[in-house]
Amino acid sequence: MHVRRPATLASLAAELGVSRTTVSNAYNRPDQLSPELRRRVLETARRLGYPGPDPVARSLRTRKAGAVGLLLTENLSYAFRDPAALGFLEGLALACEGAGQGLHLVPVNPEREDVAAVHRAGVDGFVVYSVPDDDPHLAAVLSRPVPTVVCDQPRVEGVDRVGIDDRAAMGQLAERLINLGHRKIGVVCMRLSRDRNDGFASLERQQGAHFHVQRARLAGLADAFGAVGVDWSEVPVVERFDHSTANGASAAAQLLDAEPDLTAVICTSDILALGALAEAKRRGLRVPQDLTVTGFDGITEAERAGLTTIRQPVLEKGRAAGKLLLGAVEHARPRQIILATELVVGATSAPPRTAEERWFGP
Amino acid sequence: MHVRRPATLASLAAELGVSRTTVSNAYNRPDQLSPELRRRVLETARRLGYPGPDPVARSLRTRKAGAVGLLLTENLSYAFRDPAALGFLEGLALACEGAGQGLHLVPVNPEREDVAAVHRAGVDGFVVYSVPDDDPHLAAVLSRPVPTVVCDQPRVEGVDRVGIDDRAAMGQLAERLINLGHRKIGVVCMRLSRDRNDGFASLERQQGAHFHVQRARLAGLADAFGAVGVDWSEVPVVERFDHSTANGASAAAQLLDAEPDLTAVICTSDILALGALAEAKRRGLRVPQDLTVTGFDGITEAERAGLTTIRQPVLEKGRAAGKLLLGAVEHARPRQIILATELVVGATSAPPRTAEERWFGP
DNA sequence: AATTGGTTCTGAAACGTTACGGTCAGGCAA
DNA sequence: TTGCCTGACCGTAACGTTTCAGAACCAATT
Repeated sequence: MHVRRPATLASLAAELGVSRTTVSNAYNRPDQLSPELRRRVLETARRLGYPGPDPVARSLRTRKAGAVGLLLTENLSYAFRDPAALGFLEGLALACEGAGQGLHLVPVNPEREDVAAVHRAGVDGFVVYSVPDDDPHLAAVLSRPVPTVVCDQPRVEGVDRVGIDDRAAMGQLAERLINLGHRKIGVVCMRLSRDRNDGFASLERQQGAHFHVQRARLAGLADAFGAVGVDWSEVPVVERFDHSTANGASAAAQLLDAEPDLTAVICTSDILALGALAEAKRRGLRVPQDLTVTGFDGITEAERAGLTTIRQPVLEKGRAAGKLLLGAVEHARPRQIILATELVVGATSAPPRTAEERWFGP
Repeated sequence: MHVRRPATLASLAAELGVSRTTVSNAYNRPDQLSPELRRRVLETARRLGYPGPDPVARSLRTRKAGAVGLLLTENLSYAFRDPAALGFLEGLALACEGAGQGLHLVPVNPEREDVAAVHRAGVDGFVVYSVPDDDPHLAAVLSRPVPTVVCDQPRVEGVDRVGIDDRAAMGQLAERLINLGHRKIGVVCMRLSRDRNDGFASLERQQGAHFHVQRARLAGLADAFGAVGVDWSEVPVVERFDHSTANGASAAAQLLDAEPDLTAVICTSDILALGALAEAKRRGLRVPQDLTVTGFDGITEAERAGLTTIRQPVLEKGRAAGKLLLGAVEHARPRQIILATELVVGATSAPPRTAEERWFGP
């Protein structure tokens, strides 16, 4: 028994005594050949076990892969657990689905700096979501001659971008707390750079942060509190590498241990804030009477908890990125879409207690 | 100014006066040429703006796409919201990442029966997750000459498979309720087939269900309750097309409206069960004193709610599917991996109240 | 001087498809 | 008859890469 080589367009054509073009047309342009011949072609295909035109060969010829690459860099458990990332993913997937494009998740080994996967991905474009500015994968993506959209990233010369105004949004939240009377605040933020630092983040580290979003949110706080005379360099900022409520709790604990007289803990994400709430509860601190806690993102769980936060349209962000990439948006290039955010005042913020109240109760 | 055609391996080779092979080697087999020449190649590449070997052409030649296709059929918002699907996705993504393979989400428009996307996907294999037996996309996948793994699907001749024993697991849960004394039960299940039916599901519809998992779970219940003399055809089963807590609540409501003397509502998923719990609360029914509610899956939210349920290793399922596809599992083909489940007895199940208790209180 | 072995590089042949510009026969109107 | 159109099909040339068997060269060994 001989090893049957898999059938190809050419072998089918040979078998039928027609040209390759005709067989190709049978699949791609039914109007270009007689129904009778087409029927014969398809039947012979079935008989020979020809599975239809090879997608890769077609892609090579047509210069279209039919898929969008998504670069996440982050640990995947992060992407699939973090509600904000998930919302983005869903929005992007919806946009792709609507355009009949696949979504190709680029495998990134967070340990090794192996950029090969980026070069190996047969895609028509890339979406890069929230990777550090100095990520070599980002550089690899930019080196490829396909359109790219970055999201929750700083501007890159000549590259389309989707995002929110993190700095202004956080500034708005800060202003709210300032108007309530808060001056002694502590901050919990997500990882600032690729190297792990679970603990206080120096001013230098904050400003040199490689994660644009975190840097911008901290800057927004510095803007607002600086404007009312709070020396930002005195404001304790605790950083956590892994994004989880448990880490939010431990960071809040670290903050409160170091400075027990804080009146507010501002977190750069809702997940962290939910952890901070848990920690406050554990310590018997009433929220908001004894401690104000705020978040960022506006995820469902936060809403349920009544968290004061900034709501951002995560799904819309994903969808916008997809539309931008797939050309559904007409505009001069490079294009930029900055989506609106909204301050959600929940039940976790209130004026700080006066010193008197502190000692003698409300 | 002439339109510069993008540089290729060949044009680079010509520019340098070397063979294409050498340029190829510069990228893929650095040890096959002198460091000096390699340096020159890479530098010239930079100068000419050559972005490195084209992934599609490489795939054509090597017959490797470096990606795994994932067929979900379902509305994507489902996949990204349902915790069980998400766990599967994460496990699969982890397996792919570990093997340096991309994960290609095949775009499926649930409205149209457009199978083209399956044929257009340049992938080395497919994972098919929980699609109806008669889904044309599944047929399209099977027609392609690449390895395939189905998950939460019925056996397909000659195709690898990953899953759990839904029938036995549900039977185990049912037995538990039976031992507690429950005989008057109602069931809430997910969509049984591709056509929408929000309401009671006839016996015929149950048995003809195109979603294997749902069919198996109902069969498990029928097994166990039939064995103790409960006439399954009398057991009300309410079906909901969209998988959400809201639908779980409305289905439970429909059930309780029709048969107020039910002592237990068995749901085929935790999401539905959480909805049923909410509905019970809304009606002032105490759980478990007045009503037993059970779920299936063992998602985090269920655990938090103390739900009695079946825990299944969703992440492991995804990982197993990936490993099977990527050849990390040695075994005769077709292979099958049936993962273990665990009955989790929570606080939502208890013996039914006797008729006396019903009238006079506990 | 001949042999061996290694490194470095090359030429040609795939990989399987689609785009493009045809040809060719037949029908139809002037 | 001529000219023109249309439907049906075809031949060739890419698309950009990797693979494989070897050639050319040089140094070291016999």
